[in-house]
Amino acid sequence: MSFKQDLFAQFARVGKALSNGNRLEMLEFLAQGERSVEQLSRVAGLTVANTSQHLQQLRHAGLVDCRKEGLKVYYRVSGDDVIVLLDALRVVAERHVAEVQQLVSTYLTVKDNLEPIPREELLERVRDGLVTVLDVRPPEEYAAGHVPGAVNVPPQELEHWLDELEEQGGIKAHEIVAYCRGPHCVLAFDAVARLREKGMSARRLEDGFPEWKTAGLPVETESVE
Amino acid sequence: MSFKQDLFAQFARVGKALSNGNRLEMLEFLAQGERSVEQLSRVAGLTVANTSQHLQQLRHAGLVDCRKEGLKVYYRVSGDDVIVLLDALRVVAERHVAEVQQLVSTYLTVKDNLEPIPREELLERVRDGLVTVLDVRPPEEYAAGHVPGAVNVPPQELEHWLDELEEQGGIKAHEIVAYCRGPHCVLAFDAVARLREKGMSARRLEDGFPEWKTAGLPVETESVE
DNA sequence: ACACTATTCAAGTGATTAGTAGAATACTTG
DNA sequence: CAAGTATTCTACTAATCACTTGAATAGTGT
Repeated sequence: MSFKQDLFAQFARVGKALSNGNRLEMLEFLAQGERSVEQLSRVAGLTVANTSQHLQQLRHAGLVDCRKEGLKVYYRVSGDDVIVLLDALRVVAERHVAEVQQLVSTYLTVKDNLEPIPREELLERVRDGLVTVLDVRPPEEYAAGHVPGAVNVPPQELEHWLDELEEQGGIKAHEIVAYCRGPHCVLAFDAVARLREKGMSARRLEDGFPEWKTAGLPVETESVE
Repeated sequence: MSFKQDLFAQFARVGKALSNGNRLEMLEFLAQGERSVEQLSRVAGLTVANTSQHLQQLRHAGLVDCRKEGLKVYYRVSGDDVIVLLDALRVVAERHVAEVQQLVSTYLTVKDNLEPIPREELLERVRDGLVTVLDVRPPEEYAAGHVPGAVNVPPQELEHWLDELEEQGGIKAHEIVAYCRGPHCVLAFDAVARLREKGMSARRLEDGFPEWKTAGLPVETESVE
């Protein structure tokens, strides 16, 4: 029964694409929107040539598509089912791989206090003007799409933003919700930890922006440059 | 940021476990219930030692658990999230990998005529006694759990079963629904094709038994030996 | 304690993979 | 058309993987 073997070999091709940490990192980055090869190489910390080769493997596995515009080639995930797959992978890894659990818990010493806020709940509160939403991703990602009303404060600008806030008398009574790329992007954790140090009421949004977008919730775009 | 790298490396470990056709075949088999190493090696067509090593990789990735009983070691998937992951993998592979599409369509020349019947619809018709349900998996899998009221007719016994049926006057007016291991197990396809050749009204159940079970639908068990 | 069975472990081989470096391609701009 | 840029292609190396073989472990029945 060679049919069966062939079939599993095709599935394995997709699995193989998921078998490398750098590729997974790229995929999570691509889950947020399309990126050029050069952007991806910078995020993953790889040479451009190497990045290109990884991207071609992802393309071969059908996980990403690309589009050429002028000099640049923009890659993007080929469908929402890829995000579903990434989430399923994450769920299994979290639930079963002991090391992940340990890593997460050692990084987040006060994990329980950092309970994330559900997406729908945040949306309501934003509508009612009860929270300040913080997008801690880099400006270009923010520009490509963000939670409506969110303020873009990348990590390196957080201290500056806090100073400004304090000058203006502070908003300590106000709740702050931070989010970043996804459930395992540490930026939002860091920001929440810092805000709490300052005595502010801060929480993290469950998951991150790609999941927000996939859930069909409203997205605000702002063209940069 | 070594944390990020470590994290993706952990995810990649799960991806790596999914990067081999033989392991995927084993996982799909395990999705139906627990199996001994020897059973698995037979299904995958591998040596016992090789099978054992693959199983250890799956265990390391947290995809399967095992339980020792007497001489034998029984493996099983470590949770329903693994089945969700396998389905997500299948969806992506189907939607994007051109070769899979082609394989499926060349194997099923009359694909459109073989539209599967949804699970809930089958359940209703079974209750009303309108259909005969055929479980074309091997007896041991049938014994471990099957759709209520299903008749176990492994492929090699299909002809015999058809002969008997004809002797008894046939049930040509009756509809027959066949199912097997999953959406890509060919057994049910083969059976349906054969039944149709005989002029019978036959359809395939959507997906297979593991998905039926995961959907929370009733399961009938029968102890063998 | 003995043979017997199911599984795992350990060492070795050939194939595949991730990464590097430099050339080749394709498109834009002057 | 020439110079410049973003990406891909083509070797090449070191590491990893799938698989085989034979030995080791653990449990069963005599």
